[in-house]
Amino acid sequence: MPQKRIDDQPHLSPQMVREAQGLLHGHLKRVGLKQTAQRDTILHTFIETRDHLSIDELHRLVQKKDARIGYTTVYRTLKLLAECGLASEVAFHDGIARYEHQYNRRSHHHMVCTECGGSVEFFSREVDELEKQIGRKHNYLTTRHTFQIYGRCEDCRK
Amino acid sequence: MPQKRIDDQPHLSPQMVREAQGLLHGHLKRVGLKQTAQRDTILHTFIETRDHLSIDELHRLVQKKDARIGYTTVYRTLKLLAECGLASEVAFHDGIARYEHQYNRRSHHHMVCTECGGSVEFFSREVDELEKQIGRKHNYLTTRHTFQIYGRCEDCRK
DNA sequence: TCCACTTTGAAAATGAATTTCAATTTCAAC
DNA sequence: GTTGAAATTGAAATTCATTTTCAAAGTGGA
Repeated sequence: MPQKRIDDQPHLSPQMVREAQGLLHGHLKRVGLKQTAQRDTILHTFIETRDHLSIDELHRLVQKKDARIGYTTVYRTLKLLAECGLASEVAFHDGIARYEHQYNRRSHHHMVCTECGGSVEFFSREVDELEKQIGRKHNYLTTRHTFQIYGRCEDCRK
Repeated sequence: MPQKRIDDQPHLSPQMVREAQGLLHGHLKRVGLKQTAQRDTILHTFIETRDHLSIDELHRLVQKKDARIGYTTVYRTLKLLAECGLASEVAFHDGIARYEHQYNRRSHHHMVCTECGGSVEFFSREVDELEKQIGRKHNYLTTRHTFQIYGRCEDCRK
């Protein structure tokens, strides 16, 4: 089920799309991989979307543009996008891995409705600072954190 | 791999164990289920342990006490323990569900080493308050949250 | 003791994630 | 532009933790 989302950045301009594509192409070159039409199609489909997409959902969207692109390629390309920082996995804890694009996005967290699966994004500097602070305290070199709130949204409580 | 852990409560006294067992038995009665030796063995094994156990790990420990207890029963009993608040799932994001016991425990969070799988617990009142605050703001009735920090521990960086 | 209902656990099923492999495509070198 | 080594593709197979099935055994109230 596609996820609702409140976002600080409603629109991606054409040059931002181009820039993202440049980032992917640079990454491919760097690690000795090749540009392909499939990878470009998947990237475009992905960054055009503001939702938290599962592999399967992204695959469906991609197929509208090119029906011959398979699930496996979407799966592998999503890993590539994560590698070059264009995507990141969000664990909504419903047994399905979801990805969101990360290009030019503020650090944010999610509150998820356990009934309808909808989600709200929120921003909290405190949480970001807590990561560093706790890391220092226990001598960890921290790389990332996850913070999710679960509950029931207004509509589902009616 | 069993997880290292820093804890605010190093020891569970015999009467606390009995109390936990009473909690389980009460829950069973309430929902019309039966007491069994297997369930008691699993509960005891679980609360004696201070680690974040996967089903498989707990199953191994349980088998030392009674080799005839199967994986399925451990799996189902763990769900029961979660239902009556004695256990809760912690998602360390490594593809395996882990459980920790929740009886008489302070609210806490985890920092996980992505290399050795070890973890450190920490306490943060701010995070707990943030849950309520964000919930109010977006009209969610919040029930819980997850907060995990990922990084590399001191030993693994050497 | 009886008996309806629950539990048990081995095995099968599920389902998302990942890998395999033969056919196809890319791209750097010529 | 041609070539060919290396990468890519995608359908199918595999993996693996989790969950369900089902027949046999156990539980506990009457």
